[in-house]
This record gives sequence, structure tokens and C-alpha cells, in this order.
Amino acid sequence: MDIKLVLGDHSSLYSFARGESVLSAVEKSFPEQKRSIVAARVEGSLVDLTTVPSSEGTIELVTTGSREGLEILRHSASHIMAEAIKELYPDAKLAIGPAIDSGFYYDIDMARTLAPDDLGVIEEKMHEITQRGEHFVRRDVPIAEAVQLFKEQGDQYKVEILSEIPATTVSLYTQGAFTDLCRGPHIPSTGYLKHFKLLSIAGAYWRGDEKNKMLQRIYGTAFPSKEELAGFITAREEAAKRDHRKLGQQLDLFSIQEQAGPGLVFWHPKGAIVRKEIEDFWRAEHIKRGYEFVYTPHIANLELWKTSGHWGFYQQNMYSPLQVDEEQYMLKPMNCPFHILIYKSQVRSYRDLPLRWAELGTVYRYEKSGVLHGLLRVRGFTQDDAHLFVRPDQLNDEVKGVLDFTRHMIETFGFTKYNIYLSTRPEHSVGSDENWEMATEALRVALTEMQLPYKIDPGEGVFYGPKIDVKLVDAIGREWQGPTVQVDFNLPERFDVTYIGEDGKEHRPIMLHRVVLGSMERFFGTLIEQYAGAFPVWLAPVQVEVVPITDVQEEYAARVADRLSARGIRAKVDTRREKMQAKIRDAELQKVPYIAVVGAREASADAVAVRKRHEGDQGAMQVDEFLEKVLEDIRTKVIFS
RNA sequence: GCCGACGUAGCUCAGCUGGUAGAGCGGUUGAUUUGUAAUCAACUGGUCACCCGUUCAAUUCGGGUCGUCGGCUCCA
Repeated sequence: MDIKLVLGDHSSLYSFARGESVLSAVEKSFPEQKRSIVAARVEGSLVDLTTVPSSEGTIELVTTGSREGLEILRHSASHIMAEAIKELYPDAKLAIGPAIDSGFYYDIDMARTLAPDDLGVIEEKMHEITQRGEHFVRRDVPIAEAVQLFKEQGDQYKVEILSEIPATTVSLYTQGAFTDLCRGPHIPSTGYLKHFKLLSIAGAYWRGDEKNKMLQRIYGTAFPSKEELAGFITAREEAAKRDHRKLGQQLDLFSIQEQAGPGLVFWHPKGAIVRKEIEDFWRAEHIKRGYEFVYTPHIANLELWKTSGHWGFYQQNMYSPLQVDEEQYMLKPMNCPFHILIYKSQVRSYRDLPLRWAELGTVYRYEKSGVLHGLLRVRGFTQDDAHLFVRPDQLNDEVKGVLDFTRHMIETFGFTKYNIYLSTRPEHSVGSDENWEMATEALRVALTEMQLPYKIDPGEGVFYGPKIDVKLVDAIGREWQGPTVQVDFNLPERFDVTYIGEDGKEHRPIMLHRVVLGSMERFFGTLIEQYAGAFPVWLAPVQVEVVPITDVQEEYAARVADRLSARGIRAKVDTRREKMQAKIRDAELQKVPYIAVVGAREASADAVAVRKRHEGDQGAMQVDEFLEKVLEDIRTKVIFS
């Protein structure tokens, strides 16, 4: 039987003997790569290499160089880890153990609580298993038989999984004395796994539901080569250096103080100036786009929050009421009801719409203690909020306008790592089907017309309307929701918001909630990680550090700094009794974009010796020329490392 | 909130099996006057997160609280 084996660009025609497996053909056809070939694709589906072909055709070989191949390797690694755990701790009950983006994990339920030191022990056992070279053997069995098997083993989680599988047969994979329920495919033998590392232990609820038992999850990773594994470890260490919490401390940007409480941010002068620059830019861009600004209070009567529905739907995120005279007041978790009150302060005509009202509104939300994370998840934050009141016929254009605005912001700040999601109608929601359809369509059309690549997040919309989320990715690859546009039919309804149409009758506007940055805190946090603390000149807390070589040049240095300051440049003179080298080092560590060194030569020539961050000495330059260069960098918002 | 780990000087960290703590950086003072990533010296600095307990004695052992970190779940 002749079958074509395809491996990347290469192919080979192979004649299979009766009962011969793909694996044996691979060993003969591609002896060089046999260790990296882990599975095969037959008629579109992935199968084990141990498969014996039953008809002629083409078989595509899958290597660990591909996404799928790597996943197979890692998934197999999780099985090997499970086998090791079962050997070490026979009472362990296994839940699920999938491959994930960065490796794999397995959730385990057992009496012993694992300590970090145990990872080494488990790893050791895994090495032992890989050296045994146990074959992964697949067996398709009737579901009842599988249930029986796992019941006998006391694997109640597997039994529970099986009870929800609709098929009549399932596949089991056995390596050595260990059998697991699995779709497969797997690597042919445990010997294929060579380069792996267990990374951490964490708690995880069974099926991610906090009502269920907390299991122990072990994270690990595996790679085809030693170099790739080492590269992954180094990349993790590098990412840790970009962590905004670490940089926030080192660069004196912000702090979160135990004395004041968790999740509450203190912006230090250097962080505050960056925020001020962001806000100035934000305001200017809003004016260009026809927005107006509003300011609203931080607290409001509980009745308002009952009207808005927050008291009902959002109470678990709101702080307890404050007693004011005989009334109860709430700290605001959102700005929307306030903007609505401004809207309702007078009768609005169809000619007034769209109204676009923006506010840097500080809100407070209760977040569970375990989810707080530096600046990325806090309890008090300032949203760069805006609400648009639009007529139905304006919805499309307004959504597009917001997306264009968002894109402009993301591009200006140089974000390269983000994902866009369109979230559709959730199970529990308000509003008519027609409204939902129209709004979802408006969002979809806007995304398409703007040529923004996005994924659908089914059922993840807010109860009052669909939304588009832009999720920014942090240094270690976690996603955080930043910019978002949400369509809302609910609040206009609840507050009976209207405008008078051409027909002289009352009509209901649609409301858009949107943020183009997210919140100042979260945006700043991701921004720090994006730049690794090396802000572009326009944002840098100190833009120019003037370094006099000896104290003889201090007066000249001060004059240079004054000239820069007079043009709005943030310049500072380092007058410490230190050697120039030490001053340069500190300025570099503080990631100051320009260092202007002044010695006797420069002082006598109205010049500065310019040093650019990370690039070193740029040579001497007239002060005026340097000044214009810095202003140009600020004006163009140029980004350099 | 839940599971686990962690909490020592402003910062980064040492401190073995209980005998009330150290280093480097920083800060202050003095000396040095220097050409592109750390000049030298002296001094300064800690209720060992907090509370309770065990003990003759607790930074060290046990319990609790608070906070941080990694996850789970949730959101800007």
C-alpha cells in the first residue's frame, strides 16, 4: 500500500506493509527527524504515530516545531507528570491536565499539600519515567467500561467528566502502569520528552467554580530543545524586569501603601507628571473629536443607584453606604448616572445629538483581596470615561469614531500587544432582540470597516448591551481589559432619557459608554511594561539630566537647564559631589532619555555633550540645536528605547 | 473570598537546629575636581508586619490578624 508521507516541504512515497504503523515508516523515511515527529494528520484529523493506515493517501507528519506538535508534546508531559504524581502519592486523584499557551498543568486532589520543594521530587520522578521509555498506548472502550475503571481507581473527577460526554466510546491512554482518559494524540513514548520544567503550584477550583473544591494545580512547561527551554526561562526573567510594580518602585513612580489600604494608589511626583502628560494629550484629542468635558461628584444618594440598577446588579462591587443626615450615600463605582443627570437637566432636541461628554472620573469598586494586582487591578481608579447620547441613525458613525479614537491612542502610545473582542448577548440581559441585533451589528460593522482584527466573545456582553473590548497584554502575557465601547439601552430606559425628534415627539437616545485608555492606573501600568520604564521623551518624568563634570561648570549647567525649562522641557542638574560616571550611571538607571554632559569645553562653546539613553555619547552640540531636537522629540512623541 | 508561598534598615538581601540582628546600596558629613554606566572615608539607620501563646529566653516554634506574590474566580 503506497502512502505519501509529508513532512514540511519534504515528502516521501512509502510502501506500507500489512499492519505497519506510521511510526515505523517515519523511522525509515525520516530517520534524522524522527524524535521531533510526534503525530500525524490523516484526512484532517490528528492521530497517533502508532496508527496503522487502512487506505492509501497522504499523511502529513506533525513535528514539535508546529503549534499542534508542541501542544501534543506538552499534553504528553502533563500525563507524565500525572504518572509521576500517582507513583509518589498513590492517593492523588486527577482532575484535568491540558496543554496551555506557555506549557501545561494538571489539577490534582490529594491529602498532602504540595510545597515548592516537591516540584523537584516530581521532576526527578518524571525524568525516571522518560528514561523508561514507556509507550503511550491508546485504547477505545465503551464509556461504561471507562466509568468502571475510574470508579475502581477512585478517580471521581474522571467519572464526573465521563458522565457528561455524550459519545458511546471514549479513548484511554496508558503509559506504564498509568491510564488516563484522553482524546489524544500523544507522543509515541515517554522517551520523547526531554526538556521540561515544573514551574509553580497554585490553587484552582474544580471546573473553575468557587463553589467547588479547591484543587492543587501544578504548572510546568516543555520544549523540543534545551535551548528553547532555556530561552523560555530567560524570557520569564526578562519579563519580570519589566514588571510595572518593580519599575514603579525603582523609578519612584507610584506606591501602594499598607497603612492606607490595599488597592489604593499613590502617584509619586514622577508618576504624576507622566499621568499629567497623558491627560493633557487625552483632553486635546477629545476637543479635536467634538467632545465636551464634565465634572461630577464622588458620592451620591443611594436612591440614584437604585434607579440606575447598580444597587441591584452591582452591589457586591460597591462600598457600604455613608450616612449623611437622614440619607444614605454611596461612593460611586461608575460615572454614568451622573452624566445622565446632566443630560436630563434640560430638554434635548434631536439637533443636539450626538452629545459626547467626557470625564476623568474617579470611581471606587470593591475587589476581592486576592485579585488585586499592582496598578492593573485596584480598588480606586480614574476612568477616562465618556458617555455618548446618540440617535439610532448615528450609532454606526459614533461607534466608528470611538474605535478610530481608540486606535489613535494605542498607536500614539506604541502599544503592540493587544487583542480585540466583540462580546455578544449574555444569558441574562435586558432589551429587545431587535435592539441587540442592531447594536451588535453596529459594533461588528465598525470593526470590519476599520479593518481591526477581532475575536467574538460569545455571551460575554454586559446585561445592558453588547461591547467591544481591547485587552492590553502585560509583560508576562496576561490580558487586561483596557479600552472598551459598550452600547446601552438600559440606562436611558431606567432614567427615562429622551430627546424631542423632528416629529415633535419624545424619542429614546442610545447611550454609548466608552473609555479609550481604560483607567489611568491600569493604562499607566501596562504603559510602564510596554516601555520597560523607558518612556518616550514627551512622557519621561525627567527629559534631560544635565551633568556638570566638575563643580566649576555648575553655574553653566544651571543656565543650560534654565534655558531648557523656559521652553517647557523637564530638565534637572545633577549637583551631587559625584564623578560624572556615577551621575551618568544613575541617569541611565533612571532611564532619562537625554543626558547633557557639560565640561569646560562645552561651557566655553555654548554647547552640551549629548548622551542618548541606551545609545551613549552622541557628541557635542550647540545648546539651541539640542533644545530644538528635544522639542521635536516631544512634539512628534517619538518612541525610542 | 479560596489554595499555597512569603513579610528582617528607605531599597536589595544574609541571619544553621530559639540566647533581643548583619552586608551592600541609599542618606548625612568630610576629603577628592574628575570627559561618558559606581572615588574614598566616617557616621546614620531596625518594636525583625501586627497581636496572642509556648519557653528562663522568640526574628527563629505554634495560633490568629494584616499585607505582598503566584494561581482560581471576576472586572477598567
